[in-house]
Amino acid sequence: MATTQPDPEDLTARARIRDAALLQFGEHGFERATIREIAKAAGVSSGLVRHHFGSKQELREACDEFMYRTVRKLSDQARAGLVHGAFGDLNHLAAARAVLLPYQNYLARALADGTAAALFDQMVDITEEWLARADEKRAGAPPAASRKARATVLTAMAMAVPVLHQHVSRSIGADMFTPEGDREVAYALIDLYSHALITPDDAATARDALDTVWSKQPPADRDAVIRAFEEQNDD
Amino acid sequence: MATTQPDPEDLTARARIRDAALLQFGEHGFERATIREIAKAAGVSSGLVRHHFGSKQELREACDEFMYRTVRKLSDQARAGLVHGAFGDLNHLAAARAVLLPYQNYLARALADGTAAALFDQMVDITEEWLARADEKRAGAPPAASRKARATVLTAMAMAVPVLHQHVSRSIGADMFTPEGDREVAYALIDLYSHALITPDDAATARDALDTVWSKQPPADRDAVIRAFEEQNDD
DNA sequence: ACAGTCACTACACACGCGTATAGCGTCCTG
DNA sequence: CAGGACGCTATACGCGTGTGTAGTGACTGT
Repeated sequence: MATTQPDPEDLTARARIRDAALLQFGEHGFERATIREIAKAAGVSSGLVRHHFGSKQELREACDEFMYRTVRKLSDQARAGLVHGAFGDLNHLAAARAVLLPYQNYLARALADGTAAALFDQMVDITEEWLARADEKRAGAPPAASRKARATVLTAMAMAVPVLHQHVSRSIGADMFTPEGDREVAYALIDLYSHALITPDDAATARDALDTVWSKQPPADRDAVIRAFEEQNDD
Repeated sequence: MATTQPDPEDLTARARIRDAALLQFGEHGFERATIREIAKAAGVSSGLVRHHFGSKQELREACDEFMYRTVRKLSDQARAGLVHGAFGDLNHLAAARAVLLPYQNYLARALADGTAAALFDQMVDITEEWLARADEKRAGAPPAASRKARATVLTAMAMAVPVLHQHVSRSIGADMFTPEGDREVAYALIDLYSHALITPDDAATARDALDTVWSKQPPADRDAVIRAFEEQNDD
């Protein structure tokens, strides 16, 4: 059986610890994961973890930075081989996904609890570049929000599927890390990205409505809020 | 100064504990939040928390169920007052947002770590109904993915902004829970939802490319994967 | 040959945590 | 007026955890 990853035996102890931490943090979360268990998984003593990383928090930061470097390397690779197909090179995308797959859980948790800021910002930058090219071909009215804001929200949306992968898998009835589930999710994503969900008219209406809500606080909201609260105090 | 929420003094001790737990879990996460701190915030002894909820885990489950009931009530309200404007009633949406605002952090964390499954599934159901109506007006080729799958992915996307709110706020340079940040995010969302990001042709190309990837594992991927790994083992 | 550094281990400490238990006052019920 | 159920507190226990420290062997430069 061929290993797609370098033999863990070939890595330095420090790298093995980081790798084990990535996996343990990803599986159990930062708090529940223990230094002793990470050490055991890496085949070292718990003291060595402290020796190399100082503290659990610093170990986490090392993990974050490793992921940041990994994603950066991946995106540089993709950028270098760009101007290929319709939207980036699908081979690079597939490669990136394959590389990140074992760390998916860590990535999801890190993003969700607010660490890995540099990593997110980096993804926003990538998205913003992509959006700049998309805007050139864009027809109709100019965007109502800044490119940065749109890139940010779009990045968050793109991360939603990995971050909420447990729910996504359960809801579609297939593990999204198997080919079947993956296909279903990818097709759904392509469909959603290639169709506008609301019409430009609806969009204008929504913007107007929001402007009204923001300018004067409509009393209807308050009533609904209070009613909702009163009704739910039934325990 | 008017309180938008019912006076905490009016709630039963049990409700106050649950409320405090929701806030503490939301702010610090389930593991870091302590029963003692929750009890202090609720103005009771830590023993009472155990008396009412049995264990920390059961307290969490009670919180999840409370959020589930809250969202359900909110969606029932919205459903009852539906058939109004372009897409649901914006007043109800605003009210729901106002009600959920204090629990945003809890919701985000619960979703991210895979609990609150019932809550997510409920949201998928709501999205699926919405999608069914949208599909009626849909032009062009029929969807390539099941409605359930599209609703699932769309729900995940919709939750992305609240779940990753820390990153979103930082990236747009304004707290998304203040009017300024909220407006920027909402406008970005409306813009993204009202414009197709890729053309139907691109979509077809992407599907073909994915089918190729899935049918025969192209060696280019493996190479890229291994190259990426080799290059990043530099620490 | 020798001192020093470094990767690494074993062991112990202190502390915060969830949990358990005993007890107190109050209110309802027969 | 007993008596039990209930809401609630105070206090203690035990365990797992991150962290600290002392020590060992191997390799290195002088």
